[in-house]
Amino acid sequence: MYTQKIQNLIVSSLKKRYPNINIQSLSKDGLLVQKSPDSIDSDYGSSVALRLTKFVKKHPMDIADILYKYLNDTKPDFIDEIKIINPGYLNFSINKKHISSNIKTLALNSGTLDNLFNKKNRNIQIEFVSANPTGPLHVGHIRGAVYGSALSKILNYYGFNVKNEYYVNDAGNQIKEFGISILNQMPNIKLKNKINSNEDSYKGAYISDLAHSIQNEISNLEISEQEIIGNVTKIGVQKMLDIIKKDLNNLNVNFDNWFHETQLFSDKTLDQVLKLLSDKKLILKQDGATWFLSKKLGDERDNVLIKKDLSHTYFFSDIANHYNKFCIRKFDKVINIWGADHQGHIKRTKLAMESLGVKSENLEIKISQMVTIKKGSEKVKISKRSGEYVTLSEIVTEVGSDACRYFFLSRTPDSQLTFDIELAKSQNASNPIYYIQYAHARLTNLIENAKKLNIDFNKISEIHLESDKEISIAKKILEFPEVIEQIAKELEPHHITRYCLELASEFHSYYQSEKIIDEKEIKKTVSKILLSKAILNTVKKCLDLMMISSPKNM
RNA sequence: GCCCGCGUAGCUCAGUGGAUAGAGCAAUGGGUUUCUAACCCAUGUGUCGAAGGUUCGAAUCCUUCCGCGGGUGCCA
Repeated sequence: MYTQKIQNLIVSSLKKRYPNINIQSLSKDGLLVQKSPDSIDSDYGSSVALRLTKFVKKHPMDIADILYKYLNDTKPDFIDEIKIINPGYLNFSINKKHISSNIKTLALNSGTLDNLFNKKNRNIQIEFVSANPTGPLHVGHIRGAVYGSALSKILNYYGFNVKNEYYVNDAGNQIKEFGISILNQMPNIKLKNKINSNEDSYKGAYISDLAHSIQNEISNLEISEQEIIGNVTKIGVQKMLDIIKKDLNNLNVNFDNWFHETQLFSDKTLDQVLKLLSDKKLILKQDGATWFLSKKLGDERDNVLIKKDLSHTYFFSDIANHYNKFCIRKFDKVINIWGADHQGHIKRTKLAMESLGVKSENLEIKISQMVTIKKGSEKVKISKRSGEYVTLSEIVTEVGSDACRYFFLSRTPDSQLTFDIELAKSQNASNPIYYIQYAHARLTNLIENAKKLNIDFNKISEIHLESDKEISIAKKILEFPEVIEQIAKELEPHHITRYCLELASEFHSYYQSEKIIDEKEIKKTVSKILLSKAILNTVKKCLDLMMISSPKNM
């Protein structure tokens, strides 16, 4: 919470002394304050004087000296001391009483953490997972599922109005192939023209399971072959989606809406989009196909929307899907989380949306990189069609939702990761999540034990944090809003895993080094319990945001 | 070939202009008649893939190169 406050101080003194200097030109994101490294004897530092040397032809120490006078004159009470350090840093120490009083509020007013951020009055949709309903989710989908659900939760906490969506590709070739694959495993259904199952057909045990369970729901008589194929496919997709939903549920992932691609056909969104693009002279019929002229807009090549056989490409549906999000359902912002195999689609999708009048910055497409699977030293290939792959539910059952979520959440989505199944199974006791949960359980117990002292916390006027460890934990707790803010801005929730681990670590160390409940030292005990409560509330909030359970006993 | 991402400790990874580059795991040694030992304390390791450049300052930005993965379909 202090970073922003100090930032404001610096900005206002800059405006007074150097009114002509643009803050943005001093730092990319405009931020001029950062936490001091551990080795430095202060809490926050600013390199603003060093940065100013570009514009003010003076020694940075002299500039720091000038700014110091401005800052010191208006020094608010949360700052104890401002120091100038070589080669020109301005360093700030935070007042301990101010920290203590914040901790007290956090400990006693349970709503404090729930009301840290203002409502933003902005509707955001996050679309993630969106795997084709032609097979169960595999281990790679865990990443997108965890990333999307945690990000959604955090953005919502930050004050946005967020909706989660799963886009169901229930049209097109893959679905057709899926339906036929099921039909081919239904010996009771005899079709006049035997359908040739080709290399692209789906295999795997789940196909025959589906065939078996659908068999009874299909009547072979009275209806045409086309209808049989249609019905089997439809039921197959529905059953597959039920399985997918259940699997995601076990990972604590839920969606507000399941949007079906077929809706874009039935409500004529596709036609509408085609007309709009056509009006902009971005459509061309050539070689029997209908093209979107994306090259005109800066793409490497044009792209087909309607194929020679009159079927639609995925890209066409995708434009319509996004048109629906922005122009029909009126979301202010849409965040898509796509697998790395879709990164080639980003540019053309954005170009298409821009040509339909959507501002580029309102469509955020985040890529979650590949997960490669290892079983010990053996590499595992993922192939949905061959049916040879490790499923999401297999991993979640083996490793547990909590450990799974923490593991996948703790990496940035930008970098590929290797998931060793053997290691995940064997290592789950050393997964840092248990360390954090243990801190939560210890804290809960501690607070429970403290009730025996019958302290009336309403009568406490102020608390006194004394030891270095106490102050350090308190500062850590007060960093929480900044962590959330960073995640909301960068859309990268992995920062919370580290933060929470660090907080838990400081607590474990504190717990070991000092006795917290001491009946002979009630005054000190009160402060320590309040600090513990503040830690507990913060750890609990982190776990909730990660959608990981908070056990009271371990 | 071109486009996107990645390359940081033995392993898995944070850090993306700022101060002496950090965690977890693994390793070694110690710790509780005391609020939960799934804990704590101590000990080490780095050509930040390579080279050049920009800068007061580079793991971070730029250029080139090397390595790994993905994309480059009238597939999804």
